[in-house]
Amino acid sequence: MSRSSPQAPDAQTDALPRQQRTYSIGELARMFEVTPRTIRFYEQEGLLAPSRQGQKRIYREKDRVRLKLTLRGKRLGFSLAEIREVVMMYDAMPDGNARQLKRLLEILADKRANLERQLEDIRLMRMEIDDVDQRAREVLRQLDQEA
Amino acid sequence: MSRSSPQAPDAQTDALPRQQRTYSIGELARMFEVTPRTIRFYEQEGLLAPSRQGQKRIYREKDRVRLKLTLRGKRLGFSLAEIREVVMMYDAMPDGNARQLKRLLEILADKRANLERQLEDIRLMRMEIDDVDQRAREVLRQLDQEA
DNA sequence: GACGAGGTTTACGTTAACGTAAAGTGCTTG
DNA sequence: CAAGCACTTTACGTTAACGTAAACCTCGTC
Repeated sequence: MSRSSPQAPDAQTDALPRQQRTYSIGELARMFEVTPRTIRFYEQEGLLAPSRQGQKRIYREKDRVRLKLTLRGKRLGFSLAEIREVVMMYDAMPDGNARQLKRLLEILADKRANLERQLEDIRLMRMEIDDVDQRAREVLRQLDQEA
Repeated sequence: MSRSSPQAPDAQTDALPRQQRTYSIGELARMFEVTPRTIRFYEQEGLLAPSRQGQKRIYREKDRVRLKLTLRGKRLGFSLAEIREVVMMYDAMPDGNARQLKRLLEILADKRANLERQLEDIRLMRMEIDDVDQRAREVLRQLDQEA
């Protein structure tokens, strides 16, 4: 709806190279189908750190990516604390202290193991679902024939 | 420790065919590394329905399987409510009402879609982890060389 | 017969991850 | 300039999934 007038003199157009675009909290919220409250909460939990322009939060590409990663992590059942652990260490990497780096590698190995287990869980659950599905269809067919 | 005396006159031995074995709440808890409280909670939430012998809960093979499925679901980030939804409908299947069965098929399709998305999420997250891992190792190598 | 290892119920506490409501700021639009 | 958005902060509320504590039974055993 805000896109009604042609040649709007807005600062942002979709034509801008991604790296320079900025987003409002509402835009991000709609993009990812979460509420602004959720985004502010993630900031409070140290997962996002948007800059400000007066009072308003300004999100850049980097923030958008972080949010995306965070939500992906959530879908996989990770806690915000776990996600933060990786994200923050990733940021601390460049000036990396060796001990920190090794710790990061440990964490990553951990997450990877976790993912592998999830893959196996998915495989098994898929089989079970297929099985139940099969049975349900058969029962349905019988009901149809009786009728 | 309760396995100390040979030829214990217990009702249960590991030699029994699985289908006839029964388990105490403590046994199950240890098997799956959860607390008895968790198992009681799942019962209260309608996910388990052990029989009783006096006051004590007696778990059979079926209950064990259910617990296993429940915990697997949890690892994949499903809520107990979602898990119950499937488990209960599965039980209601035999005397299945056609509408219920169709509903079950819907739910199953839903879960399956969910799993597929998770697979994709895992794939992506794996790549990112590998990437971060790579970078971390490189930084470490540089640090080693400088020293 | 005291006691320790398991089990039981009841009930209140806790944590994570937001939801929701209230009250204020700042722009631009009829 | 009033009205309406989109944003802000503050703060209390809510839900899921258990944890924890107290107080009680019931065995086999020392």
